[in-house]
Amino acid sequence: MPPKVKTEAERQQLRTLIIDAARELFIARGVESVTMREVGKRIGYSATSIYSHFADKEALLRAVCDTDFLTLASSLNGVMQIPDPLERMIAFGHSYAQFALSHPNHYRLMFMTPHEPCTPENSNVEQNNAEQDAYMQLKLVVTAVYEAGRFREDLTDIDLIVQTVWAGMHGACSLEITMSEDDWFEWSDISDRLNLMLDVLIRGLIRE
Amino acid sequence: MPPKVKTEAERQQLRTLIIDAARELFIARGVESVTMREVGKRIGYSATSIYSHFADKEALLRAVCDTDFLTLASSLNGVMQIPDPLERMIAFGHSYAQFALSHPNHYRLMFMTPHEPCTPENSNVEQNNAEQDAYMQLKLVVTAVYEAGRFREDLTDIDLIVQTVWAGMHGACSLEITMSEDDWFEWSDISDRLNLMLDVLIRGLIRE
DNA sequence: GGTGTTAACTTAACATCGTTAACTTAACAA
DNA sequence: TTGTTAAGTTAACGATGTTAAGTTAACACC
Repeated sequence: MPPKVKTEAERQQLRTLIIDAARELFIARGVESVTMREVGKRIGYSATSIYSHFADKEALLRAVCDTDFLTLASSLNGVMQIPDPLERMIAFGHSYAQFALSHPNHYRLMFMTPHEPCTPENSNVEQNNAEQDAYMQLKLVVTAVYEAGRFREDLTDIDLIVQTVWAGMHGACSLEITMSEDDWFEWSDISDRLNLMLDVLIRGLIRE
Repeated sequence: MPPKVKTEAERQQLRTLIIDAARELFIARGVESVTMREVGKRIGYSATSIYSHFADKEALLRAVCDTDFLTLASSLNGVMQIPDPLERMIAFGHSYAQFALSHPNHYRLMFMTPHEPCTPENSNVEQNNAEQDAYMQLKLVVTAVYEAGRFREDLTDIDLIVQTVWAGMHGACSLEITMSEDDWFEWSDISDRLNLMLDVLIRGLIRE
């Protein structure tokens, strides 16, 4: 049953097998309630064998998130083709929300759970590479709107605008994810909320 | 050492002693890394004695959050006195953010951590009581602006407006709480971000 | 072609956690 | 005095993340 020397490629393959299994379980039931033993079982190995690929559960989680950032970026790549900058920004918002709400546990891991900051050392995503880094993508979109002269004249700090747009969409998405089942609040339809948020952001940022 | 029959008042007192100890520890180091044994030790009891006041750790967490909702509501009570509705709404946003950012772990428990929904059975906060329920407070503020005829004519759903304002502020605060130490992003100053968010919300929602 | 050496695993074991069960003790009621 | 019970305790259970200590097969080398 046991060992056979593996090539680097085979090791990589097993690594991504572990990541994929972990992601499926994490997404389905949340990180906290998934055990290393389960992840191992899922791929037909013992739990401890995971530790030869990842230092601990946190490192496995980071690796899962890391590939998910790539997924998010690639799911946003499509809208980057839209010619009109403002339309592109709106479509970007919708795509972002669609990703968040169709992968809520995913999104929680990526943007709502505190963990070690992303650094070049622990992440495979190339920062500032527009094909991989969703923040960079949004920055490009916002810059295009800026260069088309569509923002209010008093708004000149691109990062500040980017972070405001992001915060607005993130607020709508994350509130939906954590609170939508709490009947304390009389929730309006989520798509109405997303639409109004985008609408308010545009109106609040755009000239005239 | 052990027992002496306690009055209901004494039981209540011990209950809030537990809650206060738990909150201090939760806030300082996060819920997950605080053990029931620690909470017990803090108040000079064994861990198991907590279980005669709370069904489990989750119930204790709920009780902590519950009293914190009251704290939030009372810290917002001041701004409810401001006469001009629009000014009141802006001040409300600032107060909300101040609470969130000066009690980040607190805020995480209340609005960013998934747990059982609030219900009249598990919460002492009186829903729709404007002195206790912060959501109701914001709803009152938004209603006042609405009745002063300051919102865009096409905006007639009060809850939808409330939820958009909340989402905007929540997005700015929660992003700051989880991400501010991640240098992946070139963060603008948090007060600039909060100001612009409020500014954008107002401009996007208000008539003209 | 035996003989290390090592890669790739496994099983056992540990410490810690939330939680429950079983006990202990003091106060009160009869 | 003698139950009965409230208010605690300690002991113990089953999970969990993780580490230590094997085990086994493939290769390198004489």
